[in-house]
Amino acid sequence: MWILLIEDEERLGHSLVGGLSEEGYTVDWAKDGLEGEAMALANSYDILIVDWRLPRQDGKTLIEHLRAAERSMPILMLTALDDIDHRIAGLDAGADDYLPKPFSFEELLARLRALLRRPPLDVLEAVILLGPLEVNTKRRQARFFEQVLALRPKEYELLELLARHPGEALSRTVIAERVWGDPFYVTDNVIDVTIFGLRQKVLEAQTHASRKTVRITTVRGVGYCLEHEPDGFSR
Amino acid sequence: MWILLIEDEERLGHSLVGGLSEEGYTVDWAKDGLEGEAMALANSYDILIVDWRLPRQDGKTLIEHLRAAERSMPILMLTALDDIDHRIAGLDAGADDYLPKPFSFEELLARLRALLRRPPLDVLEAVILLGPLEVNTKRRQARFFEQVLALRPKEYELLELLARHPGEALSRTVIAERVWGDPFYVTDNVIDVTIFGLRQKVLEAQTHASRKTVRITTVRGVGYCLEHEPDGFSR
DNA sequence: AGAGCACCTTAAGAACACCTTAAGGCGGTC
DNA sequence: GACCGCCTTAAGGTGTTCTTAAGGTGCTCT
Repeated sequence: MWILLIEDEERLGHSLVGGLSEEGYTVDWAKDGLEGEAMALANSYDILIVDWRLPRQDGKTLIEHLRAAERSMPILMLTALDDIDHRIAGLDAGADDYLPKPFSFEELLARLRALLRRPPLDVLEAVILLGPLEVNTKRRQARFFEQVLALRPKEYELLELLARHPGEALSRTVIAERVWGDPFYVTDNVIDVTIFGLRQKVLEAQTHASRKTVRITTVRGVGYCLEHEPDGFSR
Repeated sequence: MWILLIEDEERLGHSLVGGLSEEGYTVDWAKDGLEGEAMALANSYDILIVDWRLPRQDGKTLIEHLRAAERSMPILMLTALDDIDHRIAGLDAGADDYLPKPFSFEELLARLRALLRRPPLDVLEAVILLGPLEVNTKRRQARFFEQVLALRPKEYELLELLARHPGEALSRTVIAERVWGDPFYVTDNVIDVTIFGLRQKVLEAQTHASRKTVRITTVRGVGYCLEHEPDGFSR
């Protein structure tokens, strides 16, 4: 396994290279954002560990460049900040996971293992098809019976999450975590209102259809669930 | 599973109680160190979640007191501090694990499962099949002879519990704990009424079947039991 | 056989969860 | 700096679900 570590702090970098090598990884070490980008583009690493704060070019920009260049290797972001906003920004930019500093070496290893086990981004369905519903995750656009749904950002994210787990009840907490990036400080009502808007748009697009093939059901006491009836199939 | 949460932040506490309840845990919430200590000493919780920084008495002191009083339940410590030293101090005081804030809800659940030595979610069967009865735990929906049973939340939980232990008599105490999250303050009558509703719906769905293949029997003096006859088996 | 007990069945009030609407605030854009 | 769209909050309405209570039924043990 070939790792690129992009980290400017000398001591941390040194010990990480040492520790990861002992674990059997091959580690390259770039000490600033531009050097890191060049190395990441030039070689096909299995995984990147990127500090958020870097000289010459910050981690977020670097990740955005890589993703724009269609590099899909998993990226673990190191953030020294206690600030959830930065993590979300990082995940939005295309990082796959984050690790707040300071962390234990065991934690780092666990995250690396998790990311390397995960299928690469381009294996994740780019377009989710559920009967007449089509969610294009790259364009962040949903279509229903050929018409584009005019979804607001939060509505889209919610729909994508539900569509990735069809027929599965998702709890409000999980929804808050995945859509808002914060499992705790999101009140239920926010989710309810967003669901309401989403439902309206889905139903509206479906008014002309003979049968409701996709619907968002409420699972009382738990959360919501996107149900999808394949055309007259039985299982 | 009975959890004591000791946390002073109102909102975080609120959402933790909510989220953990959704996951089927029973949660008591103490808002400062002294109240938490009193509650922990008075009851036998399965696990404690303790904030490091608390009014009136900090988490470390609380943990030391509990361990001095021979209370050995697992303790998960929440630390807002980026400082590894505090984590180590907490572990020295007798905590079993720590979780740095901010954390994701999934992380919290994973730690709880680890401490409670529960099997990870993916080991539990997602769909329980008992002849014509099918319990889909992801969707929280039960089917019988292909028809969906319109179960209320408590009815569903009860059925899932029974279906996980077919042919096994489950006592009212166990049922109260798993379904209501409270082994003590649930009167028998509540359980009886819920069983009644469940039975009715199961029987109704079974009226057309030639033989009753699944039935909920009463075990006098103990509780209830879901019996399932695979193929003309009698006892 | 009779008393006592455990469980069944029904109905109704209270509590709860969710839906729906509207308005305020925040951030981005022109 | 004004506008616009989106997110969030709040509050009232609605339907469902839980719990309680009370009377009935049928075991079980003396």
